[in-house]
Amino acid sequence: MAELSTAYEPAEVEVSWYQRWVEGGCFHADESSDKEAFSIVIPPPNVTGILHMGHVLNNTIQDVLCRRARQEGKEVLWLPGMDHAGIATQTRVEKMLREDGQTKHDLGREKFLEKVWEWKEKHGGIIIEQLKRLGCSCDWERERFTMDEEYSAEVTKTFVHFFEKGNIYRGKRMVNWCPVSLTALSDEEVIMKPQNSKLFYMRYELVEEPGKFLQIATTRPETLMGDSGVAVNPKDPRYAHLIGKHAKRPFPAAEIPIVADEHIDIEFGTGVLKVTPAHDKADFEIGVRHNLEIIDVLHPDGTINCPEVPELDGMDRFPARRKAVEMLEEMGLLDKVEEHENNVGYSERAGVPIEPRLSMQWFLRYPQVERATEAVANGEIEMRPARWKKTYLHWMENLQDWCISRQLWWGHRIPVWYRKDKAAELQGAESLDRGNMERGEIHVGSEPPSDPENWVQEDDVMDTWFSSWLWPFATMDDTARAKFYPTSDLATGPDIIFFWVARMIMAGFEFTGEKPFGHVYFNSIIRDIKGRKMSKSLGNSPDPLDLMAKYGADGLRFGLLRMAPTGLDLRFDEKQIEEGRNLANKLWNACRYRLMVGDAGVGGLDAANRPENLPIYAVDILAKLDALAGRLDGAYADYKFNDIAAQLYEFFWSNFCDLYLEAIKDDFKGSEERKHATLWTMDVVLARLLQLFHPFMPHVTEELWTRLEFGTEEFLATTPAVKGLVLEGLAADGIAAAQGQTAAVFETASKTRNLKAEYNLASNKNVRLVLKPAAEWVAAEAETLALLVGAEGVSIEAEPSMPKGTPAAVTPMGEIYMPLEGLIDVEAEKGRLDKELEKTEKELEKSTKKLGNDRFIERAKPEVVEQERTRLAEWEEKIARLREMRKSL
RNA sequence: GCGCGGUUAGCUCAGUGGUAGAGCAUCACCUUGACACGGUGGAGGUCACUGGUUCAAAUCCAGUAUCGCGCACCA
Repeated sequence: MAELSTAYEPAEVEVSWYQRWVEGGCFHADESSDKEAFSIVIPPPNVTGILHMGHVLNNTIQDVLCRRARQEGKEVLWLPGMDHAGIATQTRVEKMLREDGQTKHDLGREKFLEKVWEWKEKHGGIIIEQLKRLGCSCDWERERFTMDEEYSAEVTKTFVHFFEKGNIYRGKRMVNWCPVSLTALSDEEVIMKPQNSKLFYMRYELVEEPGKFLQIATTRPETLMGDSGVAVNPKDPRYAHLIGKHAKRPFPAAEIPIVADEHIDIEFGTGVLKVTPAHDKADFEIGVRHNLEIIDVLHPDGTINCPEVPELDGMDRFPARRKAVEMLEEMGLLDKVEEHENNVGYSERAGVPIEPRLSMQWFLRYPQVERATEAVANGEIEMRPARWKKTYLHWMENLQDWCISRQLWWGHRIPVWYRKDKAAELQGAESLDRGNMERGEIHVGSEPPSDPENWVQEDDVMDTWFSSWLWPFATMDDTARAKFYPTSDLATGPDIIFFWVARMIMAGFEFTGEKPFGHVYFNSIIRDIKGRKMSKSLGNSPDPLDLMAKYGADGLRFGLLRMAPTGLDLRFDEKQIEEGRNLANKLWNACRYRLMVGDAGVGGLDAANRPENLPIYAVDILAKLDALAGRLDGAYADYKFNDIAAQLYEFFWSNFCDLYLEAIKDDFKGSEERKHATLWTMDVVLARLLQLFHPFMPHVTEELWTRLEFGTEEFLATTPAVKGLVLEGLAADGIAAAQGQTAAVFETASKTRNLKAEYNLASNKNVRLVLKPAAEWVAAEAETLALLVGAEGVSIEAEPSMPKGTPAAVTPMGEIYMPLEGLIDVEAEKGRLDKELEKTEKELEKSTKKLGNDRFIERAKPEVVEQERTRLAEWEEKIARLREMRKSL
């Protein structure tokens, strides 16, 4: 018999099993298999990323699904990989260069990209190793990267495809500009944040009415050099007379027209807007409507570009704001300043306010919008929790063209070449589309032009999401696709429903004619205990590796899933993880106990050799196990991971450990037959339980599976789940009777322990008990009862004669008396019985009232009425006995 | 402004019409031959509020309050 240590130490066990699984090929997906396919593609983490709690939750869910599918005999592909993360990676490498006093321009594009690849090989993909530590059962032979050669070819092809179809065009538009990353961003990459700003009320003098002023409120005085007009609402009587006249812009001094535009909110500020078409989306549109000049007063990096105002020229936009205010004040044009909360768009990556900026960008008109909308609307693609469907549909109805170009070097370069002789003209052209290609002015193709010396390639690269939206199929070759596409499930966070999920659906239909996945499961967003989002800057994000070191990967996985509500935010508390570790330890010790009481291998997954005579406790636990398996099937079908975890926990901890294991401890002193039946039962329950726990806690279950010799040579990870009930063929009324008796014994034990506690007897103090049996069968279970409550023995007496004041209780097995020498306290016992009586009478009153209501008898379901009658009878019986006991005092 | 979600024990959360639950925390007792990462027994809830439907409401409906999220947006 192998000795097991008293406490489970996960660290070594986990790492070593992971290695054995990989070496054993447990996670390898075989496309030539006849088995039904199950596939998931990982939401590719950033190559710069490190594992955080969100990853842990998301990937544990995927691992559970994959491991469960393997147990169900499916051919499972979990395809892993990483995303090249354009902005994040380029920023990282640029920072490294800066530390050496260099910029990317010193190196040039090609050399810089070499550096990025170098960085990637050396430092990239830490997260992959971390996923392995977590136990993720990915097929690592198929790891993909969005910048791989084959993958990149797919991305380029996609661009060419859409350009030729006319979905892609280039144009000068207002886009979200990140002054730190120096690139355009898509609308989805901008996060609106409420800001405590200031609203400055300033005065512009009227040209036509010298000495009279127009008061204007603004939050951005630093852009007033770009004002090319002043706008009021045409319905605003205060300003009607000014429309068509002019105002004096303070610096650089200019006369700008006053126009009327419906967009102006009469209520806001003074009802007058300074129009800065180059630096605000709404202003741009007003400018277009009224033919106002577009004056760009910002450099791409957010510094002021206005040589005419040297005080401000070259300053950063925020100091410039303060300076501009000072200047206005000095000129006597600032009336007042108000505190004002407004929403400011921030760059998701760089964390700074974006600037609306007019620039030349590439756009995509989304394809397959109708098909992609319909597929989710009609349930062809199912989203869970279902409410995300609405969010998705709402977004699909309001699609704006996707700005797919980024002014970066790291990424898939746009496969467009301009004719050298016309390059300058073409690059500056207001719009560019397939017409230019047809006229031979540009070359758009997967391959460069055959005479490259005559062409100049477009500098921009594509948005990283423009590569990840192909992920479900671009990661697979034709054979893999034939077997594993469409993928079965997608598990991801709701925060990327637009970035990724919606776009994948559109791309899937466009390129494969099929949906990319059948179900989308949106996991919770993890917050800290105060409900704040986890972030590096707040320092409220625990390092999952630390947690795994402390509690084991299994503990982390289980603890997180047990408390992860389906689709609500999850407030993370390390206590939950501790609970996971405790569970692993409890599993370990239950198995340790099994090995202490008998040699391994008496029973296992196969329940065919079931002993003839099973003790009632065996019947009870096996019946509960059979029921559990059925309930878990249902919970898996609904993706209720927290429910699955809670049910496993409850069955194992409460039913198996607290009740069953405590009730069978004397079996090993008894007959060989009884001993064998109990060892067999323990093995059957443990084998099945380890299998059921395995998707959640793969390492400890695999270790125990081996220790208990359940698998001869095979891994638990690849052992198919058993189907069928352990108690198959056993008479239902026999099972029910055994369960009834077992429940009665446990309840009696609980009542009796309570009696002991009320008399301040230590739980390990053996007392003497007398039982007046309520049924014939109870005599046979008296010894077990004694074991459970800590008693020297339980004597069965039909008419016990007890000294007055002997502590007693009414239980399902009968009346229990606890004779205590020299400790009789009649008053105490009276008080105790009175309390019990009072409680029971309250219950009786409730039942009586219910059953006295004719409408209840008439309208309630018959079984409910019947149940209530049974209850009433039970209360009455109990009260009668309690009263009798009370009287005898 | 539009949409979605939450409000149940001190905390984190289960609970879709029929006797209010779990874990943690707390109190008391217990190192009993699996486990103190443990055991036993307690205490702790007018299920946010108001009204309605129903024999019966934490659960269904309407409204209110409050917290949060998403979209749009205020210069």
